[in-house]
Amino acid sequence: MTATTTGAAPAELPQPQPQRGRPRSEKARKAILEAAAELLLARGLSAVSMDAVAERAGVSKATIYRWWPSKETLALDALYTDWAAAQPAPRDTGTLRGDLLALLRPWARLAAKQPYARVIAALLSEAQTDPAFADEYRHRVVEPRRELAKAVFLRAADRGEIAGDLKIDVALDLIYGPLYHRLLHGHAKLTDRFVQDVVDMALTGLAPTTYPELSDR
Amino acid sequence: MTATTTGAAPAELPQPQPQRGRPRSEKARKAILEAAAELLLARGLSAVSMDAVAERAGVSKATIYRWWPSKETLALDALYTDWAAAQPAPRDTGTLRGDLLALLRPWARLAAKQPYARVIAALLSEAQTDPAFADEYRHRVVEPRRELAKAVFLRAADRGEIAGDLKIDVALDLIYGPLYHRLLHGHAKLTDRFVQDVVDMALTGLAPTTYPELSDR
Amino acid sequence: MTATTTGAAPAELPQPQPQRGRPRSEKARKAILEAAAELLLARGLSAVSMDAVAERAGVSKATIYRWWPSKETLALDALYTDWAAAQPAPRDTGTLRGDLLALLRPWARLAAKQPYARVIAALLSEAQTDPAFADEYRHRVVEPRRELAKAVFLRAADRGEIAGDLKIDVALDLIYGPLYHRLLHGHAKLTDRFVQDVVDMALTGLAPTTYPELSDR
Amino acid sequence: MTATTTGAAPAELPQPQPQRGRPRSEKARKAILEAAAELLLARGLSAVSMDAVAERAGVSKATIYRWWPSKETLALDALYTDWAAAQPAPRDTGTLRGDLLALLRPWARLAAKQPYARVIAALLSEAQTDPAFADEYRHRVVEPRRELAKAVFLRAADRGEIAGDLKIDVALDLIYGPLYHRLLHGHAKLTDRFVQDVVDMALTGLAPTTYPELSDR
DNA sequence: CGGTAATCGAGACGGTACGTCATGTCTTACA
DNA sequence: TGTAAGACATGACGTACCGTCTCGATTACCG
Repeated sequence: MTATTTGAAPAELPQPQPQRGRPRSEKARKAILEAAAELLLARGLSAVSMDAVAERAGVSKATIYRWWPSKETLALDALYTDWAAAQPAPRDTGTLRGDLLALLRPWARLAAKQPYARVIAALLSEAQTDPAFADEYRHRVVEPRRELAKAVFLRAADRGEIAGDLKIDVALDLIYGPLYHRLLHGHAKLTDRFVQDVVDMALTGLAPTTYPELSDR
Repeated sequence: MTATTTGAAPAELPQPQPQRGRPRSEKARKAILEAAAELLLARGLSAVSMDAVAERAGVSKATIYRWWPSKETLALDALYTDWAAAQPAPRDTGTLRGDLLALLRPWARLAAKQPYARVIAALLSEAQTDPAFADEYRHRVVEPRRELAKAVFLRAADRGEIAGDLKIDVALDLIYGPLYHRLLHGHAKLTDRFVQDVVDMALTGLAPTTYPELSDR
Repeated sequence: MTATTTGAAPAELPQPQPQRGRPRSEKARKAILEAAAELLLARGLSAVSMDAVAERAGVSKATIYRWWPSKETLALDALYTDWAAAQPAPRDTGTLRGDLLALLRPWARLAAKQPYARVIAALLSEAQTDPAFADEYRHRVVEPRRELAKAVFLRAADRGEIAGDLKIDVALDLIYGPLYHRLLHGHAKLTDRFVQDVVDMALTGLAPTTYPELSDR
Repeated sequence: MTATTTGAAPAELPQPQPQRGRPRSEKARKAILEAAAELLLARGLSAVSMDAVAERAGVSKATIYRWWPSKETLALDALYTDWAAAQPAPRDTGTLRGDLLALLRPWARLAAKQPYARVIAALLSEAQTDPAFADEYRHRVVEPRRELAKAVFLRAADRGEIAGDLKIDVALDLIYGPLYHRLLHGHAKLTDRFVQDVVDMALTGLAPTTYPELSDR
């Protein structure tokens, strides 16, 4: 297997290739991800230097570069492993409000654990400059999250809780946007109370009686 | 005037001091901010190296360090100068919806001009790690913007468009959050249409008829 | 081979180590020494900045620092290479006087070639402040030279030309001291004539008939 | 008095000039020399930065530069003040050997007080590169010392202790050279014993019986 | 079972930027 | 005119990473 875009575990697809040469060291892969994750959460993305990861993982720099094109990609892998393990599967609570809270509360609690904001901001920043990384970030982080929320809205539409022509793309941003906003700007805490306030305010509207006709749009 | 936190123009406050020593070179100050702004918008924050700014501005590195503690602070100054000049004063349109659109549309148009997203993301990222910079960023960028929007909501409350006990802090995040979300994540464009959709959806609610009692909360 | 005190050629001692990692670039080593020597002789030690050497040698500063702890050590290496190549092996002429002249004349001629005085003075100056460098300087420059002259005196003692209890350490200083004195102070030229005068005056004494008893001491 | 080569006290010559403008501050002059001397002896010439002297003396850099063209010249002034005060006037002991010991022993004792070797080496080094400074150094340090020793030799010639055609220039180097040699190279201590050995060896010769005819030259 | 080939560790390499420091010059206001 | 204060251009310092490279050693498969 030649160098690929990511350093994901090798067993993703059945590989009929002849598999020549020395096989990839699973031990090295794990040590690298672990070292990266530790540095990432402890001291932020800027501390994830290839030299530092290599030393901490007891691995040579060349080995890292063979499997990850940049430290950002590596950090993404390291983060994703952590994050995915910690997020519970969404539940169907029977109401849109319940579903949203079930989805967003665990997310917010996890995100508010200090180190994550730093990492997310750094990755977001990197994505602004490196289009390839941006694609990967969106594909691996943004889209899965949006798909979960989209499913929630589709269920709500089925139940008739929301209009069938509601622009779900906008609704997703209306829900997640405020959470990210607080997370990244830090002007106020990302509490359970805030999550509930956002959901309720988004569901009922800031001035529903003043602009009733807009909801027919 | 001794070194301060930022390299702002010297004439901010009345300074009765006898003004000893050679005065600060206004020419150098401008050249530095200009060079930084150019690099910033053309190639992102990572291109704003002190060496590069110094060379482009025809100035010594020591002069930059004398007035700006870090390249991020410098970038913030450079950005702010640009940004402030481009933003129009908010108008009172007579309705909450009109005021919000008048406020947000120009902001979104400016922000969507490609380079800004990159810069904002980078500054946000830096703010996660450097508390002093975070303070400054919030004080100079976040708070002024929030104050403008807050004034809009207070006018709306006076007019009776919104409930008097509306949590304005949350409402601000509900309005700005989605815009920043698109800006930074880049999963979709930050268009005028989107701004309007966000405003309307936030005003009327996603499911106002399903959860009417929540609005009395 | 890990970083050592000096950047000497790697093949000085038999090294049975398995030779891990990329081997040192002999090309870089030579280029660095050459660049340093050129700068040293052309413009003095103060012109041997690490930046200048790096640029002239087409080498990175880190590579220089990996092998030489300071520019003085580097200069010493560069000088030594030059110097050693130019000094002829001492001959046994059969008399103390002949041996001393054979030893000192070439040394004086080489030293009087302008640039060397400047370099020697600078190295001597550095040695006053940096004990580690002082050790190295004495070990690599001073001692070898003294050993040569010491051998000359021992041969003379064997022949019976000088007293067996002559303090050779003092005699060495009596011979070399005046030469260095002129070289460094520059109050007069370091000519062949002067070398001969010093040798003759040292051998016969300034006032041998006035203080004959002192020579029995 | 306009800027001159050195920062010597202003009262050297009668000054009939109308003495326009603010007179030179004697207080500043002394503070500068004192600060320079302290830094010089405590931490060597390299610690005598103009900034450091200015701060320690409570004086502006411009003032220093007005009166001393370089830190080396300043150091020379500072050193000379110290040194001259500490050196006793030479005595006439009645013999060449006694005169030389009376002259050299105090010199050697003073010089061996650690800091001086460092300073002398640094000044000597500077003199190799800067001809103007070299002139000044020779004029103020080397020549006075040589004149003293020359007087000793002339008295000895009057007494008939030494040959009338002795090359005094060479003799001076034969006497002082070894002392400087040990001082600067540090391969052995500059003790009273060594001074005496040098004087005796120089007077009687290393091998006077082997080369008697040379003394007639 | 020996050959082929990819991987691994170690670490040297040419670069770029960092943030600090000293030099020598300058510009201002005050004495 | 001299001075204190201090800003300025210049340029070197020594360090840290970057991403690439060159080794020798290891570990599979494949013929």
